Amino acid sequence: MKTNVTLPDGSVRSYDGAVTAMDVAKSISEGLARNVLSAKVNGEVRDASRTLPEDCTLSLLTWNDPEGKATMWHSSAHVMAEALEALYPGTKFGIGPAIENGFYYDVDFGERSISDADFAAIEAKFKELASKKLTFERTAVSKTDAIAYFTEKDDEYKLELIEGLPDGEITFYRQGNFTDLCRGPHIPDTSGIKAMKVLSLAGAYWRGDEKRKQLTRLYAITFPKQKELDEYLVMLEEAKKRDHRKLGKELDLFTFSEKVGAGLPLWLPKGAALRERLINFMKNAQEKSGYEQVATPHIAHKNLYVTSGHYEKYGKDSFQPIRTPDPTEEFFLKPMNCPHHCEIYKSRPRSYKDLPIRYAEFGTVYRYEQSGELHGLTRVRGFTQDDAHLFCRPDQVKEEFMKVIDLVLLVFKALNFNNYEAQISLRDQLDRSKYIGSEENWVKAEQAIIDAAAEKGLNTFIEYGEAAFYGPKLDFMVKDALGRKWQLGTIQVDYNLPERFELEYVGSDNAKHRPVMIHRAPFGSLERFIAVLIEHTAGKFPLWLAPEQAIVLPISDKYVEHARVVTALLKEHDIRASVDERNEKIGRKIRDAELSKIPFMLVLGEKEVEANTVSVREQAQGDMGTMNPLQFKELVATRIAQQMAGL
RNA sequence: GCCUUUGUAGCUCAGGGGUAGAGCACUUCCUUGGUAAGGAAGAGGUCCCGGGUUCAAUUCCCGGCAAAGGCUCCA
Repeated sequence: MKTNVTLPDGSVRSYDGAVTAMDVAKSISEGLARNVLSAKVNGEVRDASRTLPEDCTLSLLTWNDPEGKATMWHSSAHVMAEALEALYPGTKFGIGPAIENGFYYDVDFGERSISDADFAAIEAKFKELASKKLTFERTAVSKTDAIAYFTEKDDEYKLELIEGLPDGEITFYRQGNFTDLCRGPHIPDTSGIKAMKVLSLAGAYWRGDEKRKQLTRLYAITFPKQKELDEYLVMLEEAKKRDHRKLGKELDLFTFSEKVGAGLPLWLPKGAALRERLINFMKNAQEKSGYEQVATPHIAHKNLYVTSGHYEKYGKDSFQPIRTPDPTEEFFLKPMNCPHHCEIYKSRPRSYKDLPIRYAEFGTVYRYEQSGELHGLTRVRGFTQDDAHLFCRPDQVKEEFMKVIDLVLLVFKALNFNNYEAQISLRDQLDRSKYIGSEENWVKAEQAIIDAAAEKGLNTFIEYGEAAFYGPKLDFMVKDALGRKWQLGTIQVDYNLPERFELEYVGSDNAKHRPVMIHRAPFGSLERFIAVLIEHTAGKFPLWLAPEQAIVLPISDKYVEHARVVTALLKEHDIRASVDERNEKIGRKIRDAELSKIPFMLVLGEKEVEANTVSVREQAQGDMGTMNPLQFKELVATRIAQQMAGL
């Protein structure tokens, strides 16, 4: 018997008899073998120690592969469980999966309560266990034996999990003194886990059900090198420093008031200026690509949402009706702009020659988010979308998508989001019953999205079953400066609303046809977008967007008058500038300007007044030397032009 | 919405059954200083809101509201 293994580079290796993925790794290099955490065999991630099928494709997974990391973290969860059992006998275990950054284990400590004071002990025990080079031993067990084992252990959680599993597919993994119900896979042994940190502790309901018992969830993370853990912890600190809620306060961008209400942000002058600038940027870009601005009221008659279907779906769970003196009448705060735009479309008959029609509106919408969900600016109850609805013919979907993609990429470029990918959400491949709209249109639209993304050279991945019931979509995910993922722009095809609102156009055949509607919002919501932007830039906004671009710092009172003249000149040239007129030393003024992240500081004293120059200092960079105010204006213009080059 | 924790000056926070403090910010005065914090004095609080216990509550208890973390949800 021979085992033929196809490696990711396409090469095929043949082995005599049965081999494991680890054997293959060893045959390639000892170094590789040391680093292998698990193996992807014919697309399925498995233990590296399992025997390979006779013919297979094989990827050896290491710390550099997301699946390799997940394997190590999942194994780490088992080791943490062993540590917990050793430290706190009688602990019962729920589930302990790997997550995006590390892993957690949901446990029931019984009467005992654990706090972050106990983390050090858990970490110490964990390291002690991991250093023993424990191996993970996989055994298949019958359902009866599995139940017997956990009945003996008195762990009702594992028993409940076993209940849901088919006999014959149950496996246990054992390392050291700990045996867990687990599908696997696991790393070969624990010697590669060199650093571990318990990150936090939280309550979590068993199986996410609030009616059931609350378990203690311990979040933790492990790394193959202490240095990597240290870097990760530094990154977490940095993320805390960049928290938009903290920076929003420090930079005077926005605030909240209990009197106004939870989830209803108040924009301060600097934050409002930021919003305005983003809005103008988008309006400009949209005008160039054929959009028309429309405006609609903040409330609408109940009938509008009955027609759109939102009333039935969200009516009871959202803000309640607004009453009028007429007891039969009900109005609602608008949760969406699209129904209004549909009515604008319907305001007169449309010809195929009119399409596509693109209505844009920076519409503020209100949704009653659950109180526990509110979070800074990223989850609010009133927010403004850079919304637009495109009404087009089915054959125009692809081109419209391409144009919207251009708009989204323009935003990313202007704001330095250089790392992004796009998710194409299509129908469930098997179950198509939950989708509305004709098969023909779906096929056309799905293909249009795939083609448009490909033609634009987007880095995409397809998710089946992620489409909305009313149409497929394309979502943009950006990675910020700290490597965190955010979903920003979104483009969605909608067959539902045109149907419900009975939208029509007259075709060249003189017959009535139904248009396709596309929802799109490059920013998504301004609130959320600004939150992401604050965290991405750490409050140091691109020059074109900065609420204040320059601050003039007179060395002493004697030069304040001259500083005002210079500032007025800069303002005339559309530079946002002000004077620090405080009776403070220059060092202090510079420090405060640095902390407010104003891009340029213009120091001005006796020498500058005489020569009619300013001494320019760039935020976080330092002294740039002297120049006259007009040269400074050019510097700003050049910098902005560089940023916007090619847009 | 659910669980846990928190709520004291504009901000960050200390304190504690007997009417409240620090640092920064603010005001005034001194200082006129050349690239990340000059000095002094002063002003500033419904201790989140409502109820209860108590001779006395900002402090203890209960209920609300808000925030943080997590769970669930998200047009």
